[in-house]
Amino acid sequence: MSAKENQRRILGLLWDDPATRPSGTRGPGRGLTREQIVTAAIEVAEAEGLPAVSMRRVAAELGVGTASLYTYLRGKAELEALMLDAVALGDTLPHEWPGDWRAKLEAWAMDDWAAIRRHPWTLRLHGADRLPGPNQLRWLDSMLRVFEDTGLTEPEKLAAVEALDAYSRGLGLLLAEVEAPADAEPYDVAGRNEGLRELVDFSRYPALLAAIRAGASPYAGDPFPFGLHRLLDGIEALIARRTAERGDRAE
Amino acid sequence: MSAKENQRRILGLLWDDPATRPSGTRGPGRGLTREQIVTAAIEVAEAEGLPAVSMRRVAAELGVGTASLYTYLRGKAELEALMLDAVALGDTLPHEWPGDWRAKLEAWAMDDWAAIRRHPWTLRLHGADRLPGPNQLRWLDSMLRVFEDTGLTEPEKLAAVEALDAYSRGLGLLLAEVEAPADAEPYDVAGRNEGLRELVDFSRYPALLAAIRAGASPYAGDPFPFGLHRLLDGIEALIARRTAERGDRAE
DNA sequence: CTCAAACTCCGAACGCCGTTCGGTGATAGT
DNA sequence: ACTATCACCGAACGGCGTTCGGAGTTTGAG
Repeated sequence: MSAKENQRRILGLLWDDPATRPSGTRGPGRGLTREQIVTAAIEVAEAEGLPAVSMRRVAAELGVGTASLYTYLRGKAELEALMLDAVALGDTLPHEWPGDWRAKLEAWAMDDWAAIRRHPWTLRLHGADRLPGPNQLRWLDSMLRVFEDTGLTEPEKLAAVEALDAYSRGLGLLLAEVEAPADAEPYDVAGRNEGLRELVDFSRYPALLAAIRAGASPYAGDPFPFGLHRLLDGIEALIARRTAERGDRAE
Repeated sequence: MSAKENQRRILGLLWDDPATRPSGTRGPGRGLTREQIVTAAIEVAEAEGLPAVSMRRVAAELGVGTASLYTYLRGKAELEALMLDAVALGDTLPHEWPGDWRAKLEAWAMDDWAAIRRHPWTLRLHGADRLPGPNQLRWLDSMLRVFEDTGLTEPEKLAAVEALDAYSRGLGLLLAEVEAPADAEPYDVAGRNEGLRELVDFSRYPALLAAIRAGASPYAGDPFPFGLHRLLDGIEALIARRTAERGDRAE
């Protein structure tokens, strides 16, 4: 199958394209829905981590044979695309938070960050080869609405959205014990750092040593708000510049 | 094996702890080095993508039996940790670039971004459960040195480093066809967007529609410099504030 | 010089994985 | 009543990481 056909197929799946469904009505009714399968897969991922999500495991969870899943899905890649779209949305869309653009973005980002820390398995499913589903487009649309009255150009708005998204996901990856189940004991950062201290001659890393002596600990705290505020400050400065330019022209 | 012992073991491996090596001298000499294995694994990843890196494949590449690798490495996780540390460094460390802190960071970030686009497989190997190797600490030390005269507190410096790193890696993941080999044809973003246009009723996404009508295309361009500049602007504003505070106190 | 300890190497196997094939049996339109 | 159509799924294929135990090689001790 060509890459193009593949794209089209997954798109059809995500968007529930009738063309991808069988036409006739004969034969026994289906015992499952795609939604049930996706829900079961997500439950396994939440409870035991992404590596535990196998076709066999999901089928067993639903009480059906493994091969049956392939009458609902073309393969695991499609299951993953559906899982990703299913969790793409928080309870509140970005533009629905109160306040100005900055308050909305900050509120949404903190909410999103909490979700990322709770469901780190989502981070391993992203990539440009995945196709956006309805929920992902809903989110993107909402983000763009937040920037509506800022005076940014459309490409700038998009880039800002992508920057915020990239920052959250990147930090999640940096900090998350991504493969672990949700109920595993938290990763022992202190122990890791202690082990490092025993083995490593830190005098080779003077700036790092100074930071540690000052009480800072790499990858130990939650640096999310810091970076978020820097990013928002930067965006705010650009918006102020655009607004000033407009003012000039208006005069 | 406890998580603690496991940590300690990987640390020893990364840092070449003699305690992890056999003590006696009997038996035949070793035919390989860990470095050779890591190099071979990286070559496979570069040429055919991360999924092609299997223990069997790496062993075959080196002309040895698969099981032999396990006399050099405890398992694949350790191979991955070594691969990651081996590519952790660009040609130029952040603090070695010319100019002030901002010029250094921008130069390094653009260089790092180019490396990420060239070697996207590295993005799938990160996580807090991975332990930093010597090269990763060298990089961290260098980044902290860049912030030396900025007046930021040590935790702020660390958070800034982590924010920049998170942004680059996060955007890399958003844009990269991560699993693909380096020589694969580039992902057809235009075709993807075209396929979407056929299937999706964009009137449900007015802000997105407006952006597309204005010529913006989601995830199609290279938004890296935009977000980088916003982040650096935000950090610069903070540094200016800290400098002003100092000035106040000095008077 | 002898020989056993210590070590490297690795074929074969175990239990996973995603996926495919072909048969079975239920359903529904003719 | 019959048959086309479909859902279901046991069994198998070729991959994976890893382990086990035996064969072969080197070295140091006696």
